Amino acid sequence: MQKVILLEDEKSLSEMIKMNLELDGFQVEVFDNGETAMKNLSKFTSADLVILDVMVPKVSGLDICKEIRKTSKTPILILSAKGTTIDRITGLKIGANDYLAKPFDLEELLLRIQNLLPFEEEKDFVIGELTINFSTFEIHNASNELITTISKKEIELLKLFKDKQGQVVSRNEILDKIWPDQFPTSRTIDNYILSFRKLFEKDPKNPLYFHSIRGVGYKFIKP
Amino acid sequence: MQKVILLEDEKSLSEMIKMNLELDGFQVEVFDNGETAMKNLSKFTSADLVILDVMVPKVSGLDICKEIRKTSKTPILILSAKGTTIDRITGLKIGANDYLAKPFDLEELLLRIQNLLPFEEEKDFVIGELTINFSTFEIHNASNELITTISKKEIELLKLFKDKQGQVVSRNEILDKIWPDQFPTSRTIDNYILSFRKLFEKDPKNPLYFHSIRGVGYKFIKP
DNA sequence: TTACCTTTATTAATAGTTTATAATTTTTAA
DNA sequence: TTAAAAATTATAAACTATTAATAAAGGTAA
Repeated sequence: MQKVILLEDEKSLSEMIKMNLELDGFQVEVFDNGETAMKNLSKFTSADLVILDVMVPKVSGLDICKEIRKTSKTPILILSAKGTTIDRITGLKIGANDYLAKPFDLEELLLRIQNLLPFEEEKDFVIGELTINFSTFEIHNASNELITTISKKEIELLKLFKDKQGQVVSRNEILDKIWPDQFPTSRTIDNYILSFRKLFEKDPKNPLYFHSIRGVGYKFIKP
Repeated sequence: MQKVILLEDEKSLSEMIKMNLELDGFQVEVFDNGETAMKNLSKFTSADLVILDVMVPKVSGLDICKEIRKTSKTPILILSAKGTTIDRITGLKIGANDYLAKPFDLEELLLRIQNLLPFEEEKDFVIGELTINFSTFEIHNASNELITTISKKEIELLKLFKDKQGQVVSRNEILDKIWPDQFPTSRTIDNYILSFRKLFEKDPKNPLYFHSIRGVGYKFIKP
């Protein structure tokens, strides 16, 4: 599920946005001031989309935007009552991907959000001889025989690796995305990798698909 | 080079945009009416970015937009004098990625264009025959074969040398930047240089890339 | 219960650092 | 000017610390 983080202090507005995004199948988390936002920066940097109101208490949305951009490319949409050109440009300059002036039309917001989100395809995921079906939780071989089923957490992790194919995914990013509210040890990740390698790798000691990048995380590739 | 196609009938405006984009390193082609645009649709669908004015002679920019979207996901920015919400939504609904109302600030247009363009990845670092990919931790040769992988600290050091290309980097600076919290001996640096020379230099005894500046530090150059 | 998830404990791997010695360059002093 | 001494860098081997792989045990919710 794609995750949206919203920074907005007007409760009526934030709740309306949250509700509508949830109806569209997003997971939404709201922060209502810049200070707690700053404290939870990792949630912002690992989100699939960030929506920032400029005028929020304590720390400005623009400052949050700058902070996010130091480490993350996640799409950022800025909301503001200040709809003048100067502000739009400020927002875009510090790394926002879009800017919408208040008051705005909800439909326009939702459309702009759709544009900012990375494409989500729900095709089956093929690793070597095996095909993972994300909706049935089943794994089949080339002859379409059922090999095994797979658990929820395994699916989530495999989806993450699918989305980030060819890229290194840090352990922190994995923990943030797969366990947003829990904080299991890094060994937990190892164990999932272990089972993936047992399942997908011909020679688990010399993995072709699931590579570990020491000190950073893992990288999934199709060789 | 990235290619931008512009549909705009006001010559003064199209020339200004063209000039500015060319200054930013884009290749720009302008069409001034919807009919010739429709005839050259493949140029639009294969561009890196399309900018469409809604009100152009013969065929509307919105119709062109719809046509492009039938076969291509190329980013589309719509320009229009009709800046009302209804029109914005129409534009976004038929598949445009962004909408800018006329009159607009040139700087804002250029920033929005930057946002729409597919991310230009952090460029690889090429040393002689070898290419270092900082995000995958891999080193490939000219035929794109994987030669070796590289560690976190090695990446950091190579990045430093890349940033300071042609300049002498003192041992103190290296220690400060790469080991902000630790204080290893200066011999540690030598060892990294040693491995870099083994990897990148044809004749490690007579280095072309990694030069030591006695009493100061090292200098990386591309000869 | 059973399947799933997480922790714990142990072992293995390797990245990173130090140490020791050799080679080179610079400085000193006769 | 030149030989010896001092300083710095090159190199490889040895060592240490960190991280990952693995399996088994423990916990938890359906």
